Amino acid sequence: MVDVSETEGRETTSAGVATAPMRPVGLALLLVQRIAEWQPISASEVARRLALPKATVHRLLTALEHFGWLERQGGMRPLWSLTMRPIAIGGRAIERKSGLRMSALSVMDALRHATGETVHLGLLDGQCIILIERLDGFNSVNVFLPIGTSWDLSWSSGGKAVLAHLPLDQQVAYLATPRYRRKSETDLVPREELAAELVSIRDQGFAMSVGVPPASSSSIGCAIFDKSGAPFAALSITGASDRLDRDGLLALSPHVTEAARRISIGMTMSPV
Amino acid sequence: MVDVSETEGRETTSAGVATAPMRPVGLALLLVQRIAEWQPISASEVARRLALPKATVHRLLTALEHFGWLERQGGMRPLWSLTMRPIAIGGRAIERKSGLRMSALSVMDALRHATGETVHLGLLDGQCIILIERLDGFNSVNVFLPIGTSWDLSWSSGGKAVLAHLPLDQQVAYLATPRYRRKSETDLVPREELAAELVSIRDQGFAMSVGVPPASSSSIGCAIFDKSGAPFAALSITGASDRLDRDGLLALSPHVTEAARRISIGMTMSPV
DNA sequence: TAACGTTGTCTCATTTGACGAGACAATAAG
DNA sequence: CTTATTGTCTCGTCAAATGAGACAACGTTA
Repeated sequence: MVDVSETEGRETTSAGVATAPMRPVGLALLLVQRIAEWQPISASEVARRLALPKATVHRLLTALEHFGWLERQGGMRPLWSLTMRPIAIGGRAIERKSGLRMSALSVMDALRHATGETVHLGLLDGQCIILIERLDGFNSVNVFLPIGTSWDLSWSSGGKAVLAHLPLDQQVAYLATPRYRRKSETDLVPREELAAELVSIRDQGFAMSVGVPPASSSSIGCAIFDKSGAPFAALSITGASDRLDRDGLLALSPHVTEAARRISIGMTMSPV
Repeated sequence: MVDVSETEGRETTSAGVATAPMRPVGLALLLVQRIAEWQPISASEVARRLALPKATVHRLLTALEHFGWLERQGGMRPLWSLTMRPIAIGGRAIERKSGLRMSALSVMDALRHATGETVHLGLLDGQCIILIERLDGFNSVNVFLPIGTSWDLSWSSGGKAVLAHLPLDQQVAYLATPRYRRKSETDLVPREELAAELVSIRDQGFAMSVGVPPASSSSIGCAIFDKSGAPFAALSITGASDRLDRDGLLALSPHVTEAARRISIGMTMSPV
């Protein structure tokens, strides 16, 4: 009996698989998740990394193939990878999840034309923010964040803006959980420093990040609020940091603030 | 015993759930898929639509909630919807699925600057093409296709370009399967007409669509080939049809053709 | 107010099917 | 050739999914 308790350093807690009920379902979902990161990968390798019996993994893989979520490439030593199904589901889900994307698009496009820079829209998800829409600016950029990218809250201006407007107990909870280091770069800011920054962000209504790797970009972001007044999304403007220094970002602050306010109002008026 | 054979008019075949092996897994995945479309929805309503026992659905829903794929909003009469997990998985999957997106981005951006219009990158998936990347043009548009959008092959210029370069047996298979009408618009083109168009597309190397609803837009697209010479993706340029008539599209054809060729070459050189 | 329909949740006896060790042939590596 | 590793399959054991039904809480209608 394997208990995949998942103490690995993931960004999203993976809610104990392999606990009593519906174990095969949990294992199948875990496989989908991991193969999304490991693909293409062989069956034995999956079994080894998850410390599961070969037979169990093989049975699950063929089942997932049969259901159209996984596919194998290569003949006798097949490598497994995801099909497009999760992507299609994710896209459709965003659409129906909240009126947010649709109601935000016009405002985002106006913001894009007013500033010429790339506009990002992210959704709060636990202690991360997930990019759900992106309108590209007019300058060539060497890095385009893909839709679905997930960032720790303190790692983007928009995330910090949301965090700063969260209820205090949630801020405390966030600061209490140990943060993971960033992919390849400088360490995280000390707790006290971040806490102080959150206070000022809350006061001025927007957050900034300058010279963030990779391909040092800078951004300024604001929180978006639902009808109950809780922050649940973020709007931000991003550009290369050699073009957008601190003063450049500050000059954009009225635009972002106003745009985020309009989206929040739109959310308040819409029927949900 | 319920056999959800799914003869409903879906665009993606849903590969018989509820056949012998791993039934709970299949049901769980089916639930995820349907709730992505129906959210927010009550448990009883799900049971009714799928013709499944209330108890079974309830058990699966709570399990999926426990695994972090579903969440309920509302207290005593909860409504169910997806979490962000499928979206995050989809985003990560695109990244690792093939070098396509990464190697295409620079070419796409160049194409965007050369033409000023929106550039789309789609991936072949069965008889559909799924949008995996989009670089926005410089004009304001009233409709932005969300990443993950799935189109029938004959419904976009890029899709037609891919279809035209597919092996003949697959083209025949495509033409043989009954097509579903489009969401709200004009009926599909007759088989013969489409077959004739495919021949000319194959000759000239690109496909066009003019005045496609919604918000009549026009596009021109080319197929992208993998190292074995099989078409597996599409590159297209899209704009409002009042700005891009047939002549305007034709003027863009050298750009798209060249860009698609470069991406194909890049795919050939990359290690996969 | 009262009767009714619907909801989410839970229990339980039945029996289906997941489990995982092991065997096997085929391939890749040394 | 030898050796390790791969994907695939079988099978006895037993854990757990199943689905009908009961139940209370809630919303609706008379």
